[in-house]
Amino acid sequence: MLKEERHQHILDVLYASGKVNVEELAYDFRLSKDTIRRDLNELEGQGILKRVYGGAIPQKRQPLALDARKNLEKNEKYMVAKRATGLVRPHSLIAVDGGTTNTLFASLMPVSITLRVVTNSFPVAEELRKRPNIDVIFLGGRYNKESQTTVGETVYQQLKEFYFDQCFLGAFAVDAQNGISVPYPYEDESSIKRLLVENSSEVNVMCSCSKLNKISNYVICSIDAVDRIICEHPVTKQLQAKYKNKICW
Amino acid sequence: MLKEERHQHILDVLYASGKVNVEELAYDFRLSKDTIRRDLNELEGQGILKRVYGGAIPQKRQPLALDARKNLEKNEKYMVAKRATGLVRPHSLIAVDGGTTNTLFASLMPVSITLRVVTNSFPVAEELRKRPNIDVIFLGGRYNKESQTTVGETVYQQLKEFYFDQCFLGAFAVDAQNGISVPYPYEDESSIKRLLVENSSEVNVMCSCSKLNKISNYVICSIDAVDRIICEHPVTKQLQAKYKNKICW
DNA sequence: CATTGATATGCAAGAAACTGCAAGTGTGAA
DNA sequence: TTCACACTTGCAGTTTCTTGCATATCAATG
Repeated sequence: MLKEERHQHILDVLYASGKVNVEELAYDFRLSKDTIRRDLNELEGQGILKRVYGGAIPQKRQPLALDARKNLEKNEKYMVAKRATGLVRPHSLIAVDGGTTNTLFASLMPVSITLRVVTNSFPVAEELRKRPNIDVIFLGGRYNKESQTTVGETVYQQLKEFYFDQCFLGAFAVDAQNGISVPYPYEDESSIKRLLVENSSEVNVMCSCSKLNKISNYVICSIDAVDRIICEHPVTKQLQAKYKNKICW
Repeated sequence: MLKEERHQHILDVLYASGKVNVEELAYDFRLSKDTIRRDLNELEGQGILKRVYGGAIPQKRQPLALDARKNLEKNEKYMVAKRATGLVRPHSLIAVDGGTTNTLFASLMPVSITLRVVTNSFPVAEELRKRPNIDVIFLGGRYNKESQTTVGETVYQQLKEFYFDQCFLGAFAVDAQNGISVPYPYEDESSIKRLLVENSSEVNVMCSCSKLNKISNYVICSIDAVDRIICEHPVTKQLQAKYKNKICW
């Protein structure tokens, strides 16, 4: 294993969990703690992380992502986002829209992955800026300061020019009969989501279980149009059947 | 087997697995490790990959030079940006491009002012998010992580649809004869700046005095096309005359 | 056909990088 | 304060790299 591979893996762990620990890394790699310490010091020298007694933490605070991580593994959004990153196929063109889960999703993306990502979310773009091998294409339009996304006709026009290998949608409400829907103040996002679903070869919806069996005002698409519904934990057989076996975790 | 075939195969392995290893390649090709090393060094020379101890990894694009520039001439930039905000006419449609001075300009904008701002700069958008009466229109395109702006054809197309009351440009080099110009790695920004100048009723260039009488690689426009050159302090009458009385402070 | 020069490859010796160990120092929690 | 653990530093063993040189291959040329 190359030293650089190790460094990347260390960064993956760091981004995923918000910290790394010398002892654990040494065990993972079956190397001496000295070597791990040297690695961490080197990465610190590059300004990528901050060394602390016993391990290291990310260099810059990632406020939003950090808040969600605070409750560690039991945070639904964290779990969903983390699982979703595992479904991303390297070298593909993917679309990511706005929302806190999506921002988390971006922040948990492995450092080493090569991808092209199209997004209209400022926080997503900001997170992906740190990934050297991810090309980001940002969709322009009116800046919706509330959702920190761009919206409107311009976004729509630009989006039409893509066909995605995968798209990852944040969800507000998912229902077996009525499909995916979003609530009132998000009509702008709804048309974007609709187009994303249409223009993607594979549609993934990130959705903590609490959002299942919910209906909102603006319907995006039916469950048939969706390939995967990513939840944070296993669901009952009945529920799974109701959602046509599309729920995964 | 030709050397080029081997190189191609090395690159295939590199992209497929994210790394290559001298030992393994030597075994695959039944060649000495020296030859593989020479191959890798050659490919590195072409900028295709990055050589590391024991093998090679994909060439990672270099991020974040912007942060380094931020602290250069901090006070001068502050003065220039501050003065520029005083020239903004409320209720107008203005364009702001990328750069550290422009970010400062955005952050110094009065909270109460009513405006519509078009920009391709992420930091500018982020600053203006805090101004409730400023509508921001963000130009989409490829995310240039270096300059933290969007660039490319898409930006250009969107920009064509506007005509601005004012535009505020960051400057790298301003010269009486040769006009405004930007240095090498900013060719992407240059075409955007050029269009901004064309499509604005009033062109303001923010420019600390140290950038006067400088010439860079990509010329944007002549001094005639500019309405104001905003500097941090008064200049001599000769200099003022040379720049057609366009310098203000 | 023999010669020549450019390119590619392998080998060997010394240099440099990586890693683990040990001894001494520093840190933080009880 | 004490104590266990983390850290730093220096060193040695191993692996990889660089460099110079010898050999092989091949195409062009006389």
